[in-house]
Amino acid sequence: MKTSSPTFQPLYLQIKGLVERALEAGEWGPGAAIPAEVALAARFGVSQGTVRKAIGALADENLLVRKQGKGTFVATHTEERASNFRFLRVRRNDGQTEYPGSRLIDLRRARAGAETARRLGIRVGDHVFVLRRVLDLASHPAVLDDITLPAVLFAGLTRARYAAYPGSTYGFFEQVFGVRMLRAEERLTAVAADAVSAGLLDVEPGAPLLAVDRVSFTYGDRPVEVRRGLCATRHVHYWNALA
Amino acid sequence: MKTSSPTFQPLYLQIKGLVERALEAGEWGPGAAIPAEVALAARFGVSQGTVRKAIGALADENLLVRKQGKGTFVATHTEERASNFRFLRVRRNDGQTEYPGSRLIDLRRARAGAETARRLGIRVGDHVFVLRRVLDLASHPAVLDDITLPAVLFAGLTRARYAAYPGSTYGFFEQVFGVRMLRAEERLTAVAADAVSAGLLDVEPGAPLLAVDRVSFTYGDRPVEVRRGLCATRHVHYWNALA
DNA sequence: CAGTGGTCTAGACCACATC
DNA sequence: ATGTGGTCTAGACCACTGG
Repeated sequence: MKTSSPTFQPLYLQIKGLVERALEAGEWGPGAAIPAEVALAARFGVSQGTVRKAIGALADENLLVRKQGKGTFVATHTEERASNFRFLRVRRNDGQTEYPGSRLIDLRRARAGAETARRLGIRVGDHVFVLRRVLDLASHPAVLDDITLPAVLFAGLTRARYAAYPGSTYGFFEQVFGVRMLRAEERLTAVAADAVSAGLLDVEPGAPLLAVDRVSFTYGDRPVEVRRGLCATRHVHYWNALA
Repeated sequence: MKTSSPTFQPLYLQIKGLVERALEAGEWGPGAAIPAEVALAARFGVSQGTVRKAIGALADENLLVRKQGKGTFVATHTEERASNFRFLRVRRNDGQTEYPGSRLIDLRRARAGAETARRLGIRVGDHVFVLRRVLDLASHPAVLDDITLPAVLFAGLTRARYAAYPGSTYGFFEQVFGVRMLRAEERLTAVAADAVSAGLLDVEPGAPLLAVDRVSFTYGDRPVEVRRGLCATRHVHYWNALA
């Protein structure tokens, strides 16, 4: 079953698209096992090898996780304790691996300004949630996050529900609101601490801070989170690998 | 030709290792084409599919570059004009793609201190080169780089030769000294500009700067460059993708 | 045209996890 | 023992490049 045309697209990419759509439609929930390769091959009428390539591509994009002998599973932000460092680039300088504690400072409804609306792909004036929190690492306040979310996707978000959730924030979003963060883009700059940030991060006003501006995307590359993190880099740093 | 053992290693990984060693030995120079897959398959006594997997893994690590219809080539830092942004994460805020101009400030021989020696895997007191330069972007000084190199690997490095080379620094290292940078690790922090940095970057002393500490690795994960970049993030930022 | 990498298949077998 | 993903093979054919 081949399709030849001027705009050639390999069969395995078509299969990949089908699996991707099934994932987006929620055919298999986060953490669940998808059907075995042979089963998918039968379902799509292609060979196992072709399904393998499609699944491999999705695994490379961290949408799926393969586990030899067990199956292939829908990636999840919960129980990702190990690979969760994927979206957490702030590490302790002493090399110890520690998950930051999170203190919720504020959560309020607001309306999107021009810049936020543009980055989130919503209209100016649309409702958003703005969540402010402080992450603690190495017994010090390390990051002040301001997280902006389109209200329509996070209906029912409250301080209590946020505080009650035990896992990571993205695990919370995924499990409670069905919003899966798949990738993100960040811009880093250096800024001077203002009075409020300085107070929350326990530094002097004017102290240099690492500003991390993030936009996170879900299926279809739709932006669903805008976040600014201000990081006091005394006991921590932002880690990156260039491969 | 299979090898089964308690410490199981797939055949394609063994082939990958063999190709990697051939690359390190310089059997095919940077930019050159390696033998066709069928030829390599014959040489190693395996099927083409196994060679493909090995080469694919090396291509994923950016050691090789595949070009359909043409062949597979040894990756190079010269003529990498497009993918060279791999090691250049500082971008203009206005989105324009521009290659920074480079001004050599100083180049001198020195001896490795404890910290440098540790990070470069050399002995304290070993000779190193310390190269200071300023990168200009958007018509402003953007980055002040201090690059430390083990002298033994870069024998003959002079201001004149550095200045005379037209391409990227890593292209220079690769072409002139045969040192190929394959990957790098970076730690980012925010610092306050001292008098010298402020002068060179045209900012006020005490202004917040983005400090980028990089260690670059060549074959065998041997560290061969330590660099600190101080970045004034007025018209530029550090870009990163979390996938 | 010939040569290259890229796709797809069918089948055999291996390693791992679970029952 | 069974089912899963992982490896390996052999061969056919497709898409791209360049002479």
